[in-house]
Amino acid sequence: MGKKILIIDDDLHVGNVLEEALEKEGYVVSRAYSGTEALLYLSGTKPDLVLLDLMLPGLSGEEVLPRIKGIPVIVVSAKVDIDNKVDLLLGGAVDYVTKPFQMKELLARISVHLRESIGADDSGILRCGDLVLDADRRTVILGGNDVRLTRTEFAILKLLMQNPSLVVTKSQILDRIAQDTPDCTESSLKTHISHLRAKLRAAQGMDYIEAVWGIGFKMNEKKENP
Amino acid sequence: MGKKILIIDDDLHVGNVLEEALEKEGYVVSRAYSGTEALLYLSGTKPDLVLLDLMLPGLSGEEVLPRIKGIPVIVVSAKVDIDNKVDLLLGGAVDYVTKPFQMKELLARISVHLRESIGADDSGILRCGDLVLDADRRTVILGGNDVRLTRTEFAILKLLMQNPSLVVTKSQILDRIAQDTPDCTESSLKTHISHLRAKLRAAQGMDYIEAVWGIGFKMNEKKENP
DNA sequence: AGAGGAAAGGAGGGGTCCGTCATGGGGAAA
DNA sequence: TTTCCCCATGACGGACCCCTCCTTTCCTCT
Repeated sequence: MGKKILIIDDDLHVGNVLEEALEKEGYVVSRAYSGTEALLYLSGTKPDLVLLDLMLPGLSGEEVLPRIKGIPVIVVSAKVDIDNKVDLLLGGAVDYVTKPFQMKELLARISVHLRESIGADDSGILRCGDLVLDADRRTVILGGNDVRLTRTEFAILKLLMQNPSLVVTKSQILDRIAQDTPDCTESSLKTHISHLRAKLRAAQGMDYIEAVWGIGFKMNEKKENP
Repeated sequence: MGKKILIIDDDLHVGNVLEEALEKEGYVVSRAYSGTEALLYLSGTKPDLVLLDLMLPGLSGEEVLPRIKGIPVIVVSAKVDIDNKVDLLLGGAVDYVTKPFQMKELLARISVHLRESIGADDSGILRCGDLVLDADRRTVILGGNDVRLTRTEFAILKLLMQNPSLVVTKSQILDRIAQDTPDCTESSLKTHISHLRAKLRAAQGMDYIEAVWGIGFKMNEKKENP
């Protein structure tokens, strides 16, 4: 599924043009027309990227910006006198584009920052208790024994371990492993999780993967017992 | 000093009732009796919040609304057929109340939006006494023990904790959690609140959620006892 | 004080989601 | 071609969650 992008702009015309162009590129677009509405939306949903206009009713873009955490924000502004560019970047923006802008350029910047937010560190070793995953060697070791995983199982486990003790939604998992296995549906995901758990359980009794009802899954690093 | 509120309403009676109630709450109230007068006033003074009637002589409320920038506007209208609610919110209103309205509810909404315009920083972690909610990890910890909540319960608690010691109306809660549980009604909300309270009480004796008669609920952070 | 309305809490039904197994298809290696 | 591995699908039992209904308790206003 496409990446989710939130457009925060009170200008209907500009917003519509953006939305149309982005959806044409396969993105899933949401809209917010004021700073408060945006914060309300973000409190419930995490898009993959935010396009933020500075001229907003209510909370201004500058005020909204520092409250957006963990999501790349591209500022889209008509203000020509951007000598506060530094302030924007310090405030959390990853990039900025001035109106009027070339749609191609904006799309390019979007794809750059989306890739960043996904990949970031695509190498290295991930740990979670006794569980060690080596992304480069594509191996998983659990308490001395190494565990043999299929490609899909490995991708799922890696995604979970990249966000330790953080909930990963089912759609996020499906998005991520879509590169390897495009046809994976929500129901078949259950099977993969089941296999993955079985293999980890065979190497050690503990259950690392925890289900969050109606949301998704998360890694559980702490041992539970009296 | 009290926050400044501008009432834009040509109806003397309604305006007087509003003014009296607001001043009783400690707000500083100004009045405007037409759209043009309001814009004139706003060009010189910036109140913290605006109450706007839609039925105005001269410039209508809908016309005035988009010209008010940077100040939260609550629309107070007698129009029952608000299918243009969306238009209002798009036009810059942060909220709306239909006449006849409960003064309590209006006051609650006013305090919410005033608070919003000041700020309440939004990191993923919310605290209220010993109660800690992590929106990212989707966990709730109360005095060391972590509390296991359902999706709906979590959404409700999160919304309440985002507005600490402020009243959240039932309809606000329903609007907010509609994404997760669309069928939730006002009566079933009571059950969720009940379950939520039971779980919090099991982890610690204190009751964090307080009912506000006829309006909604609020978080209570101070311990009450002799 | 009494009536009406609102909130609290418990019980139960029904629907949704999860975990697991069995089955079949498809691709790669032997 | 045969074999093996991997993945998707469907079914099913069980767990979980949400809503409705009901009764009791509490608040507010007359």
